Amino acid sequence: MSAATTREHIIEAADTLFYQQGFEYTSFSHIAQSVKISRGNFYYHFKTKDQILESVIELRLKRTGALLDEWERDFSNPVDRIRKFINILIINKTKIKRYGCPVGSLCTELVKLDHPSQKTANALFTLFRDWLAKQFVLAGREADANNLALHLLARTQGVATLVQSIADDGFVSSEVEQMYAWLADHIPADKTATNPDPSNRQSGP
Amino acid sequence: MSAATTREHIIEAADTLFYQQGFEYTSFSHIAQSVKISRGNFYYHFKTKDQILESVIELRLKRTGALLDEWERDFSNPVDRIRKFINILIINKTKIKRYGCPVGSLCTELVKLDHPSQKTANALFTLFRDWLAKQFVLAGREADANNLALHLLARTQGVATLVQSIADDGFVSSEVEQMYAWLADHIPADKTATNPDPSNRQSGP
DNA sequence: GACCTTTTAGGATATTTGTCCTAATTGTTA
DNA sequence: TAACAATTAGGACAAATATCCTAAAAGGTC
Repeated sequence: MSAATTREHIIEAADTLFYQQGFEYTSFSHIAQSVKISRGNFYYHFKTKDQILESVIELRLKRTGALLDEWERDFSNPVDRIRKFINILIINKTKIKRYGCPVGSLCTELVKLDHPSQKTANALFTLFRDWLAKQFVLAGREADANNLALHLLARTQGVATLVQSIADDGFVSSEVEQMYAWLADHIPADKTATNPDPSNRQSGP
Repeated sequence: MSAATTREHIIEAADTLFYQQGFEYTSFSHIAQSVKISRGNFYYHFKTKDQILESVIELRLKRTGALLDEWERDFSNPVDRIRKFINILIINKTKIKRYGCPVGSLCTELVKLDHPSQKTANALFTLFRDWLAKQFVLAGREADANNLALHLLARTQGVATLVQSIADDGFVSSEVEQMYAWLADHIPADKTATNPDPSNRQSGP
């Protein structure tokens, strides 16, 4: 197997394990076992655990960026784009319930560990915030676009946290609806979506 | 030193370390070093790490309950009580910024570790939720008191998560103000607070 | 003061961790 | 095919972990 492929497999496995078990708890052996390679081989590709984390964050940044680009292509209306963002809570409900938000839980853990990669991980949040802010600007909220973006980000984070512990599916749906309503309330009437509900786009009949 | 005292010291230190560093990362030695006792002595009081966690959660449950009781005594108006809850974000801003919400971050971690104490830890959330729901009932929102409680809990959790990573003090203040406004919007006019702002109660002139 | 229980210290143990090394095995190129 | 570089396996290593044991110290009781 080529070096690049093995490396990618390692990063992929680490990405999953870091999400499901957390960074601190996941060991070299866990990852090596998951990829089915020896620890020695593992060390050939990554000298330290922190190097894997960096690569995982890099991968997530790349994928998140691609996802946001896709949404921009799929929807011309900024309100529809924002709705698509909110809808992640519905799409990924099952995973979020088990493992939380991949961004939020990683950032929280790295802060507690006072880990050097904190800042890089925070860029995952920044990516979403800046993208959302951009959409709010397009929707005619230049003045407070950044605050609106942060507000929305915080609400999704809160829902993700609670659904892990005490809330249920009904809570998620209810909160998502409230965010849609909030969104409609905060966008000038002439900018409001005319496109169909993005939440029904991907699901077949 | 009496056994009870040493035990309490251990729980106290574990409480702090679990909050600041997380449960998984904190080791027996960390705690023993913090209390300045030997590992052997430590083992006399707690056979396993999980036992300490249980005691820590128990302590937190007790303290949280006492805090909520205190707020009920201090304020006769349910709206004032809820405002007091929201105001935790301001009071504990510095700590939350460094270590997140003690409830949320612990629950999130235990879910990832698939730890047996998950349910007990979740009771910390339930305590807040039920107390908030009770206040909403008193404020005349019998029908959806539970949903309102969850909603508010989620919003505080979201703010706590974001302020750790990318948001700033201004964001916290702004969100708190929005929660106050949301609260006023959702309570029948005749129930609205007449008491002074609880956020200014404790701070001197 | 003698006796007994409670509490503490410090070391022993097996396991796991991250890290590193060397030798074997691949794959590629001449 | 021969020679070389890239990749892999497997073990060695020190450090740290949770756990356990034993003996000393402290505390209280008669």
